[in-house]
Order: sequence, then structure tokens, then C-alpha cells
Amino acid sequence: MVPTLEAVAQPRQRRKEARPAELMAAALELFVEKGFAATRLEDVAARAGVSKGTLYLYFDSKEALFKAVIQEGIVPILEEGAGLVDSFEGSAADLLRTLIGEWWQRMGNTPLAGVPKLMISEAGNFPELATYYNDAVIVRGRDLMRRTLQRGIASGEFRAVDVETAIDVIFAPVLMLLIWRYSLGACCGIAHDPQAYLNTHFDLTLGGLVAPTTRTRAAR
Amino acid sequence: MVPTLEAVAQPRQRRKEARPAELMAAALELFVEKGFAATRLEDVAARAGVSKGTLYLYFDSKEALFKAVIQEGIVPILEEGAGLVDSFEGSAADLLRTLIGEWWQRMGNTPLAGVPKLMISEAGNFPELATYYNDAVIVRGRDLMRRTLQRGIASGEFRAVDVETAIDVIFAPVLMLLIWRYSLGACCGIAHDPQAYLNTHFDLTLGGLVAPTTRTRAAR
Amino acid sequence: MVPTLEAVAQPRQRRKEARPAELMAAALELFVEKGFAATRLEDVAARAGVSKGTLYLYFDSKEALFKAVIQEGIVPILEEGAGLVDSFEGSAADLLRTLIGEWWQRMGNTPLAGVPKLMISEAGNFPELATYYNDAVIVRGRDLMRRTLQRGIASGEFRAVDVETAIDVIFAPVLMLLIWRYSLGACCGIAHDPQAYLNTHFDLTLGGLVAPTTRTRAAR
Amino acid sequence: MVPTLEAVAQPRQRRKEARPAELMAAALELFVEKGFAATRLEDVAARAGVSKGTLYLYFDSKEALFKAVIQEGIVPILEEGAGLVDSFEGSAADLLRTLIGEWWQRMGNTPLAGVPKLMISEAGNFPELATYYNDAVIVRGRDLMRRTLQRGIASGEFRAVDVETAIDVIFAPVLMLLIWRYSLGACCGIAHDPQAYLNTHFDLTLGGLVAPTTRTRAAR
DNA sequence: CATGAATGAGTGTTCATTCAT
DNA sequence: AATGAATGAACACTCATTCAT
Repeated sequence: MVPTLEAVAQPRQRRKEARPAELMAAALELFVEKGFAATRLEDVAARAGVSKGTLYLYFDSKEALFKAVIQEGIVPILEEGAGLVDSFEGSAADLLRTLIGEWWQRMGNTPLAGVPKLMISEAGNFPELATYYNDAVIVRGRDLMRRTLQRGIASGEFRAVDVETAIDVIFAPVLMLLIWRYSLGACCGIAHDPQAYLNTHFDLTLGGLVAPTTRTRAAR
Repeated sequence: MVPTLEAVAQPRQRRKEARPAELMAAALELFVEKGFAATRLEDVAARAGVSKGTLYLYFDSKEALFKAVIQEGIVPILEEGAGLVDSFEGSAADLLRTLIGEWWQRMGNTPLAGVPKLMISEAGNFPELATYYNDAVIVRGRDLMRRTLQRGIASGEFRAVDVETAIDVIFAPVLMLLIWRYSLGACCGIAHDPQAYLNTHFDLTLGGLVAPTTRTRAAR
Repeated sequence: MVPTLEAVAQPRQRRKEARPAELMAAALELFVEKGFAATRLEDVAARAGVSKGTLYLYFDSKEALFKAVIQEGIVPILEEGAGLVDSFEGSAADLLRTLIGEWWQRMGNTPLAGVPKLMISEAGNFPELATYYNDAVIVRGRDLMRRTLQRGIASGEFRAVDVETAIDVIFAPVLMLLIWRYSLGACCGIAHDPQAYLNTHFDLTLGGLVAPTTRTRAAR
Repeated sequence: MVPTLEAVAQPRQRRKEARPAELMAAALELFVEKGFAATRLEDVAARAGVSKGTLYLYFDSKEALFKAVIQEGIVPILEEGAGLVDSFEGSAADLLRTLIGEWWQRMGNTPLAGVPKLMISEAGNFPELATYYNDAVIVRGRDLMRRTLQRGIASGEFRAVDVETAIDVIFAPVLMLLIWRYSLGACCGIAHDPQAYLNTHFDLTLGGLVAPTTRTRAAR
């Protein structure tokens, strides 16, 4: 955000347009850091460089602020994911790798990385937020996974697993990687290298754990 | 808790000794149900059948109660798992199934089921407790997984995956099953059948997603 | 408010001059509707079609606006009443009926109808304004009543009641009719028909006010 | 409330029993003085000599406190009024005088005197309170008036006026006497002598209410 | 040991007022 | 003159903790 001459000439106006984004960025940081309930709106405002009242010029309530953070931060990622699934031309396995890899790039390496842990922590006490998150993020994300798995099964590339269950089984390690980082991993325990972790995950999920010989026998 | 003669004869004495355990049991239920911050000590005391002040006779603070709940509840769980790994005589795959199955029986169907979600939520606010949990539970649990995977690799039953990573990748879906139940699953989203979920997990992890033909080709 | 040529030719100028009156009209409506404290200046401004800041160009504060509303709204009312008493030629009883009837027309069916309740509610918080209202409205209104009662007593039409007290006793039901409408009557309780109410009031009061001889004649 | 030896020995206990009454008394004073909305619960607590939190041990909310004040303060008065109407053996006119006289003793000379003005001021912004007051006080009070008027009409002592209207017409001056005292009368204007005011009111009203024959007799 | 009355710090939200544009 | 973005004081209600009994 380079301050241009024009910006200096109209700081008030520029501010007004930038405010919501600044507030959402500050809110995301604090929500992730302290949780939804423990985050004080005054701190959010202060981190964005405004007063408490100003926050209410742009967001009707704490919950509205939270929803905006999710809406602006995560929904676009899922929309790109939908575009990816629509247009992808390689194998289903490659699509799965790409989909999760992209998701990781957009979420895992950004301030949004703390959102899954945040939602898990607060869902019980804020059912409305949980419902919103479910509808806006989880349902859509699962849809991308479902289409990917169904494509692989339809083409014969994948075995005919129970898709609805497989969606969550396959995505669980990816989520846990983030959840771990923002919970127990933050103070103790091992810190996985994300790439190695994801590779092992793909390796296991796509290839299985059992050695070829054994498997062949087991299959008989 | 069989009432003995002695207990009946000295109910007040018995009561006094049982109080901490009753309070911890009540606290566990409420912490799991509402989270740490949202649990009111008055409710804990009421559920244990004592007054608010009495709770402070046994625990110095809400945090101290939380620590005690985790310590008393979790430690005893993993002892048995170690015995199982030591004495198991079947294939490594069967041991993996059995180990996770047992864990599910001891955790997934008890009041302790909510602990993983609880720890994830509160780890950030209680680093000391997180460290304790890591040492007492996670390190030991990972050790059981490590020995199981190493046994399979050593015998040629499993491929030579990166064990430290695989431990978490493989256990992640099991944890997520519980975490989901106590967070977003409680108010929206699908509710998986645990057995079907775990079966799909074993199926994928042990067998992989890719169909035999394709895999063979992919392996070339 | 007929738009004149000049007005059309200089709308901005006209606007500027009309602003205070438009703001006061909007404020009166809202003060009457919601009370002083619960009225938001933003709503007043919006109803007058200007921005919040503009309001402060014309009134120093919310209190100043309130004072202006009362002053501009009430003062003009009582002038006509004085003329009526001066020129009325019928019986004192008829004058009393006419006086109250006129007052009802000018107040009870206009936005000013809520002012008595408003003044009663806010007098405690605005003693200065209460004093003004007392001098400008109440003293003058009581004077009209006083002259009416005195005329009837002097002519032998009314009994020699204590005039200063009778003024308020007689006017109280008229005021209560309005006060009720703007307070508890708004959400519950019976809604009187004003004409029937006033008729019953005259019936009772004149029954007790009129001197026996006169009454006997009137009854024939 | 003389402190007895026992009281000194058990101040804690005595306090607990006295607290609600002390809080309600403090609340009544402040509600009357500042209005419901403008009264801070912290001030109520301070005036009762306790902290903010203590108030919530006895009353669930500000509205609950208000309802309790009305319930404890006014409802008993109306119940006595009902007893009076039930057992009164004199003329209807005497009953009317006695009823209003008693009401005045119980309300007009106590801290409750400010309640009618209070309710009128706050009814618009707190419809729930208004409804409660209507049901608990106004409906019952009007019932006493109704029975009194009907008794007089049935016996031929009163003329056959429209009872529902007459109830309010007759009671209005009594209410206004109090309302005035707690609004504009507090800072300016005349202060009526209540007895003289009520006498003039009875004089006028009964003059118009009493049936001709009865009146003639009464006049002798 | 046990009670429960009492405390008071803590926060989301509203809105009158100001002032840079 | 007119705007509307920004401010910050104000308040009901909760609950962990204390302590007199």
C-alpha cells in the first residue's frame, strides 16, 4: 500500500475505504491469538489505529465482524478452488494434490491459518458463528473434495470408497496440521515440516501403508 | 463405588475424601460441554452437590481445577496401551487397528472424549498445562504409534514411510472424529458413524485410495 | 408552504432559512414519539433531510434543540384563547366548553398533543425549560380558566368555588386525556373517545359547578 | 428497625433478610428522582449500602427490580382498597371519598407518590413495564372505582353516567395532583394544598354525580 | 469443614459531539 | 454552508474469588 501523492492529498477518503480491511486484518490476528470471546473489540480497534466507536461504523457487532473476516478471507479461497476443480484436466490424484496444495498456500501460510482452530474452539459457545462457518466454508470445501473423489471413482482411477466419509478422513490430517500449530504445537511438541507432512499424507492416502506384496496377498 | 460398611458408618468422612473426585468429574463434564471460560464454578459446585465456597477448599482456583481434571483424567489411559503393544502377537496392521480401537473405546465413549478438543482450545491460554499434556499424553501416545509402525516396517509388512510424520498423519483422522463431535458437529454438519469412519480410515491408510491397476502403473 | 417564484429561483437560500423550522418539526415528532433521551439526533437530522453535522450549525446541543422546539411550538397557541375569552358573549358554562374544545382542537389533534406528556417527563431534567413552560403556557392557560370561572361566579351562574383550585381540578381530566394517550394508553389499557370523555367531564363538572337555581332551570 | 441484641449477634443474617427491602426503597427513590432509564443500578446499590453485584443476588435485572418495587409498594395498597370497597357500609359518595382519601394517604404522602409520574414518563420506552403496571395497578384501581360508581348508580344515589369514562374523569385530578408535584410543580408554579384540592374535587364531582333528589336531601 | 453473602473488575454497544474536508 | 468520519464516555450484567459465620 504505497502512499501516493493523491493519497496524501485525500487521506480522509483513502482511510475510509481502507478501514474495513484494516479492521478485519486486526480482528483476524486477535481472534486467532486469543479466541473470539476473549478478544476485546477495543483491542481490535486499537490495533487498527482507531477508536472503539469507529469499529461500529463499519461492523454492526462483534459477530458481524467475525463473519466479515471469514467471508472476506476464506470464501474467495474456496471460490478459486471451485474454479480449479471445474477446469482441472489432469488425473484425480493430481487434482487432489493440487487442491490441497493450493488450500495450503492460501490458508496455511497466511494469518488465516489459525481459523480452523479458532472455529473449533468457539463453535460450542457461538452456534450462530458455527452455523455460518459450516455453510460458508465447510459445506463448500467438502463439495470440492466430493467432486474430486467422485471424478476419480467415475474414471476408475480411485476405488469405490464411501465418498462422504472419505472426504473427512482425507482432509483431517491437513486440518490437524494447522490445528496443532495453533494449539499444543505452539508451546511444545514437534513441529512438522508442512511439505513433508503433506507428502506423507498423500503417499499414505493414495498409496496405502501396506507394502505391495502384503497387499496383494491381503487382496486375495 | 461400592458403599462399604465403613463408608456407611462414616459418611461424612467418606464424603470428605470423595469431594475432590466428585468435583473433578463435574468439572470435566462442564469443561467439555461449555469450554473452560464459559464454565461457571457455581455450576461445577452445584453438579457436585456442594457450595461454591467448598470448591475453594480443594482447589485454589479455576485454573488449578482445570489442571487437576486433565491430570487425573488422562494419565491412567495410556498405561494399558503400552501393555497391548508389548504383548500383541498379530500383524502390525492388526495391532494398529486394535490400538486405535481400544483408544476409541477408552476415550471416544467416555466423558474424556471431549478432552482433545478442550486441550486444543485452551492450550494457548495454559501453556504450562499444554506442556504437561504433551508430556503425559501425546508423547506416550505417539510412542505407541511409533512402535507399531516400526514393527510393521521392520517385518516388511509396511512400506518404509517417514515414521514420525506418519504417526500424526494416521492419528489425525481419529482425533478429528472426536474434535468434530465436540465442536462444529454439535450444531451443524454431518455426524459420522464412528465405526464406518474408522473403517474407511483403515481402508485408506492401509490400502490407499488408488485402484490396483492404476497403482501398479503409478508404481512403475 | 406554497413554493413561490422566488423560492424556486433560489432554492438553496430558501432551504437555508427553512432548516431550523424543519429540524424543530422533526425533533418535535420524535421527542413526542420516543421522549427526549431516547431520541437520536441522527434520526432528527435524517427526518429533516440533512446530516447530523448540519443540525449543529443551527442548534448548539440536544438540549438547545429541545428548548427551541418547545418555545416555537407552544407560544403561538394561547393567543387565540385570550381573544376568545375577551369576546365571548354566551354563558360561562358555554365559554368553558368552547375554551376547552378549542384547546383540544389546537393541541389534541396536532403534533403538539404530545407536549404535555413530554414536559411532564422532562421537567425534572430541564428546570430552566420547565420555568419557561410554566410562564409561557401554564400561567397563561390558567389565566383563561380563571377569567372564565370568575365570570360565571360573578354572574351567579357558578357556585363560589375556590377558583385557583378549581382551575386545575377542572383542567386535569383534559390533560390526562392527552397524557394517557402518549404514555400507558399507547401500549395497553382503554382508549377513550375524546368527545365522549370530554362530554362526561363537562357533565360531571358543570353538574357540580353550576349553582342550584341555574341548574334547575337548565334541567327543565 | 431497632437493633436488638440478637441483631447485633447475627448481623449477616439480619442483613440478608433486610436487603431486598433496602434495595427496593433505594430504587424507588432514584427511579422517582431520575426516571427508570437514567437511574444507574450502581447508584441504587450504593444508596442501599451494597455493591453492584449484591443487587443481582436479589433481583434478576433492572426491570425485575422495578416490578418488585411496584409489586411490593403499590399492590398491597390496592388490596386494602378492595377490602374497603367490599366492607364499606356507608353511602357511595362516602365510599368514593374514603377510597380516594385512603389512596392519598398511602401514596400521596409516601415515596410512592412519584410513581404515577414515573410510569407516564417511561411507559413509551419500556412497554413491558407499562403492561405490567397496567395489569397490576391500573386495572385493579379502575375496578375499585367501577364498583363504587356502580354501587351508587344501582342505589339511585348517583346519576346513570357512563361508568367507564367517569372512572378516569374522576380519578384524573387526583393523579394530576401527584404528577404535577413531581414534574413542573417541583420547580415552579403553584403548590396546591392536597386537602383543599381534593375537597374542591369532591365538591365539583359529587355535585355533578349525585342524583337530584339525593342531592337536595344532602344539601339540607 | 462448609456455607453463601458480598465484592468489583471487565466489556459490547450506543450516541452526543467535534472537526477535517 | 454542509458533510459524515471519528471519538470516547457511559452502563447493565457476570462471575471468580473472598471471608464472616
